[in-house]
Amino acid sequence: MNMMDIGEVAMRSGASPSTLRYYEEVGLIRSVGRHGLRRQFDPSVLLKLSLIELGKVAGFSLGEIAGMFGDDETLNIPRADLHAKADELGRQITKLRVLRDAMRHVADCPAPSHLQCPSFRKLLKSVSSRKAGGRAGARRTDRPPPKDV
Amino acid sequence: MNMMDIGEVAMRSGASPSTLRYYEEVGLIRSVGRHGLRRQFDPSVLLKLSLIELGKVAGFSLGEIAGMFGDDETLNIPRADLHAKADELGRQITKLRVLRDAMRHVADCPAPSHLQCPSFRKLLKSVSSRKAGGRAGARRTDRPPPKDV
DNA sequence: CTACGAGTTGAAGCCAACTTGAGGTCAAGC
DNA sequence: GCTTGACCTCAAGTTGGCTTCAACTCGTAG
Repeated sequence: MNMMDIGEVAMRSGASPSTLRYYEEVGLIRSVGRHGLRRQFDPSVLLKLSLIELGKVAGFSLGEIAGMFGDDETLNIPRADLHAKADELGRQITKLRVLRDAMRHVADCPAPSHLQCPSFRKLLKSVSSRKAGGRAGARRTDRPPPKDV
Repeated sequence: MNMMDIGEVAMRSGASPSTLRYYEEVGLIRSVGRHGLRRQFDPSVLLKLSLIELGKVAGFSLGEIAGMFGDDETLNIPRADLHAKADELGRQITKLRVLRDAMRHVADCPAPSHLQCPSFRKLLKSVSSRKAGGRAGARRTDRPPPKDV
C-alpha cells in the first residue's frame, strides 16, 4: 500500500500538482507509474521534496539541486560545496546586517531629511562606489532569492 | 555647464544607457532635455541613481522605490517603512544564520550520509513543516533577491 | 560634404520557476 | 450507464528588470 497519487503528494508536500509535474519534467523527481492517467509516486518522493525545498531555501537553483542527487537515488552533496555555500551565506548575512543597521539608524536619525544624515550618506557612497568602481569582487549572479522561510 | 548626456550618466553611475532609458520609461528618473536626439540629464540624477541602487540593495522593488520619491524631487521614506524593512531584514538574517549554521554542521558531520545526521534531519523537518503547515507567517512574495553588495 | 559613432525608437527576447488555459481522459460512485 | 472531478498534455503566459535588435537620426571632426 505505498503508491500515492499526485494529489496526495501535493497535499503532503505543500507543492502544487503543477509544480510536481514541472519537477518531473525537469528530472528532479520521478513518478513510478500511473493509475489511469494519474501519476503515482513512491512515498520516498516526500523526502526528496523536502530536500529540494531545503536546497531552494539555501539558495541553490533547481539545476544545482538536481546535481546533488547522484545517479543512484542517494543524496550526494560534496562537503566542500556545502562549506562554500555556507561561506557565501555568511557574507550575504554580513552585508544584510550592515544594511539593516544603517536602515535603522536612518529611521531614527533626527536629521530633517535622510539626505542630511551622515550615516545615510556614507551608505549611499558605499553603494555607488561599489558599482562605479567595478571591483573584482562584484559578482553578477542574479540568482533567485533565498525564499522567506 | 550642467547637463550631462546619457553616456556620461551611464559612465558615472555604472548603469547602462538602456537601464537609464528603462528607468525613465517607468518614471524613476527624468531627462531634462535633448541634445539632438540624446537625452540630457541634470547632475542630480546621479544622486537619485545612488538612492535607487541603495533601495534595490535593501530589497525594495523599483515600484516601491518610485513611491519613495515624492511629487516634488525630494526623498521621502516614511520612517515606519524603514523600520518595517529593517525588521524584515532582521528576520531574514536570522533565518539565514540558522541555515548557514546547519549547513556547516552538516558539512562537518561525520555521519556517512547527510541523511543520517540528526541536525540535517531537524533542518529538513523544519523546512517541510513550514510548507505543509501553511502558517500565517508564510509570505509568498517571490521578490527578486537582495543583490550582492 | 561626408563619414563616424553615439545616441534614438519600439518591439522582442531573456531568465527561472512556475501557473494558467483549453480541450481531453479516466476510475469510481450513484 | 452516466456523471463527476481529479487528473492529463501541450503550449503559452506571468513576473521583474533589464538587454538586444534592426533601422534610424544627429552633431561633430576631418
